[in-house]
Amino acid sequence: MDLTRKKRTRLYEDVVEQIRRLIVEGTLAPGDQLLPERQLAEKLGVSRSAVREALTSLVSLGLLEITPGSGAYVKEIKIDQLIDPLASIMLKEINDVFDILEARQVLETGSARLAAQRAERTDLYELHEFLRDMENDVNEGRDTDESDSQFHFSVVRASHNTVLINLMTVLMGLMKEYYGPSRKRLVENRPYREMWALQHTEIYEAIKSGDPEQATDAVAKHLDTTIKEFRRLQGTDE
Amino acid sequence: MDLTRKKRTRLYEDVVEQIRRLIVEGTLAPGDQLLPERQLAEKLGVSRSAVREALTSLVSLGLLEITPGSGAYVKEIKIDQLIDPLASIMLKEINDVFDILEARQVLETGSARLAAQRAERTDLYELHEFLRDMENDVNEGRDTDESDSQFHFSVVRASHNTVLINLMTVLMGLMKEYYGPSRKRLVENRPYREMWALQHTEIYEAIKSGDPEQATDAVAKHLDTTIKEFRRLQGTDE
DNA sequence: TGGTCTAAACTGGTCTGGCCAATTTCTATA
DNA sequence: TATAGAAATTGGCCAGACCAGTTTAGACCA
Repeated sequence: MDLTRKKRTRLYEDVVEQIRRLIVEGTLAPGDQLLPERQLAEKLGVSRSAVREALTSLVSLGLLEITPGSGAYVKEIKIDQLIDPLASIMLKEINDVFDILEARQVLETGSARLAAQRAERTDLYELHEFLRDMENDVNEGRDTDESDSQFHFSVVRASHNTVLINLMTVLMGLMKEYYGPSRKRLVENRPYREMWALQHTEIYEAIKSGDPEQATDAVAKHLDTTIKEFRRLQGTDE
Repeated sequence: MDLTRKKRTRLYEDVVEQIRRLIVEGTLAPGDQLLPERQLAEKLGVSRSAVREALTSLVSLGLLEITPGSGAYVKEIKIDQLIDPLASIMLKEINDVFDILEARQVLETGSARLAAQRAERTDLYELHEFLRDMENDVNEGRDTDESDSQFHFSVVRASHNTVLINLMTVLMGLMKEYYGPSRKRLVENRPYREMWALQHTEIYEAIKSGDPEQATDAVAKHLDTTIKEFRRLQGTDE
């Protein structure tokens, strides 16, 4: 009848907590090396297996990075580490693949509008780089997957809004997880790849000319055709 | 000089990935029990310690829950659990409080546009409820914090896009974390609360009438005034 | 027959000790 | 002095064992 302690605390959790505190409090800075597992075990008075489980947990939490033969190092936390769990949560709720594309449309049109107002020389340069990358990919028959994502990401980055950038990171992770396969078939369709490259150019020009409305429309149009093409591909399945 | 494989894959990571896929793909539903560690080890042809590290990792990722003496169970996870870590990561990168509001503007205007096209009777009813809640709060001098958030959330829900809804959840968590204090002063300002209630009505009417453009504009205007008022309040600080 | 209590089986938690492979450090040699 | 090779260190993985709870099944009683 002891309601105070709901579940027995596991040993490795204590270890996790101790190390976590050191990191959060700054005693252990990113890049610092932890004591070797064997020494940690001795120092904390637990077995190496307990220490190992703790370290495994901390790696999963994104706080550590372990190099075999070398040691465990404190890691700099980035948003990417949260995307996997985030994706697995959202994926279960998503009924329709197009929800992701639609969300992208919302996010990217808004970002493009801001980008048109704020893009700096370096942003435009980056956009142009990825634009050229994609054209090259198309011309040489390569996969445009990477250059396409990069371009879209650049648009959002050009908005200079860190929150939007992070949300876009989430969406990108979601996309990879969700429709990697169907995407393949889409990008293999040559006419569409060419149309895409063209539409990317339109987006780029709109942002460069600083016209928010035009930029918004260009992105909306681009994703509209993407969604339509996805629908068509899906239609041929059934 | 082998650039293809940056780091050797650890055994337990494979196990993590296998189990994760089963969960994400739905083969393992929340509440399901996994095989005992010893059986898993045998089945996968690895040692029990490898399995244990994999399970430890999955627990840290929030996908499993383990009860000593009983077994490992697939956990039902909600997005809320990830908001805290997500917020702590994003907060470090956010330079400007207004990035959050701006992101909300992007997300909510897009959602409102969709809501105008898709809102069903139940959605409109819900919106109307929260509208009335807020009016009551204003009239009786109560805090409008809750009813305000609820209304905005309802707009996004009426878009019937689960991805947008989840992103909005993230933003809401971020808001709470970031500007709880300044927000208080804002909602204490009576004239603004009244204007807000009025603008909410406009949003509601626009969605009800099924006019996407009008809905978009109404939300944009509403958040514009919010942002301006925030700026004004911040200006008085310094 | 139906319910209860107990003992065995099972399950996760932890430990010990060992071997391997990669990395780092040290050392002897050119 | 520079470098190649040996030795020590470190994490990855394994086998087997014991403990402390939980679950299960069977014996026993009403």
